[in-house]
Amino acid sequence: MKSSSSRFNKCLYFSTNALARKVEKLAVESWKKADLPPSHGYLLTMVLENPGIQPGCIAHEMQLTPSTITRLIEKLEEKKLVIRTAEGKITNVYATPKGKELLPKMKACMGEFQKKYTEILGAEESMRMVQHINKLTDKLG
Amino acid sequence: MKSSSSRFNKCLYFSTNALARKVEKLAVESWKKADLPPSHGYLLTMVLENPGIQPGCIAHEMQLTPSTITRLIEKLEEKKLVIRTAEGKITNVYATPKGKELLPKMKACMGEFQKKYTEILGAEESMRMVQHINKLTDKLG
DNA sequence: TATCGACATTTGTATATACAAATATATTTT
DNA sequence: AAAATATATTTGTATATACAAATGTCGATA
Repeated sequence: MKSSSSRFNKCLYFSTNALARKVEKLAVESWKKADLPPSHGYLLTMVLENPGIQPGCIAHEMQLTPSTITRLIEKLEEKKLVIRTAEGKITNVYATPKGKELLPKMKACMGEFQKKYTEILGAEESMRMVQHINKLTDKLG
Repeated sequence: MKSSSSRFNKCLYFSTNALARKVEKLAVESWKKADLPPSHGYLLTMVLENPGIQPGCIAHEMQLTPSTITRLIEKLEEKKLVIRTAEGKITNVYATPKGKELLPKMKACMGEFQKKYTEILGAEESMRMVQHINKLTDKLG
């Protein structure tokens, strides 16, 4: 009956990937109302709360590589939600007015996502799990 | 000090993705000796143990979508490690001799991967975690 | 038997992400 | 100041993966 009942379900590789995909799916759904994929939404939120933030800093905060951040920013720039200004070797990222307008909707998406997984997993359980997962991630650091 | 200490580290989206990426990295490293990415390796192993297995069945076992399986098989076919035979609507996948030769190396990679994460996380801890993660994944199903 | 629907697979296109190399600038060393 | 090194970002290319639509086939039913 369990969906994870495959011959691989004892392997951390499959377990973690399967969980991440499910969570990603839930997040994508929750972010539909802002018409943004989750990673774009979180990045834009961060830029809104830290005007002029640099890609390297975003990379650090989001635990992604700088190249990934460049790619995400490109997409947001195409949609006119952020702009980049380059001075020397550093780049600053700012939200456009159009990007700023999106903030309430994005907050709602974040809230909805959290609400959804809290409902499914339970508040206690999901918090504990997040902490536990973070601990593992750190150990693998 | 903790790498997960970003303003997002309480969010399941970031936690699960960060963990999955770390684990993926470890797996990729472990699979270097077979010169295969982990997903290719696990698929080939599965084909070796189930000659003629169909893509749909592989998708189910690996908890991936059929289209993803098609893509993986294509790559393995390019490397002459598997072949597909189509009869009517069903497709059978078989390992080539070259693919068969790889089995011992792949077993070693799987073992190495497991050993690595067991060393880092502890045997008890990692088993418990895998089970716990599977439970969450099922709930999100 | 002609059609319609169910099933299996593939294709087009998209997101998410990384590594290594390239680029460009800033800082330190000699 | 010239050269070497360090820092920040971007680009080229690759893996991992999905959804929706297309394709092709099998079976049931009108």
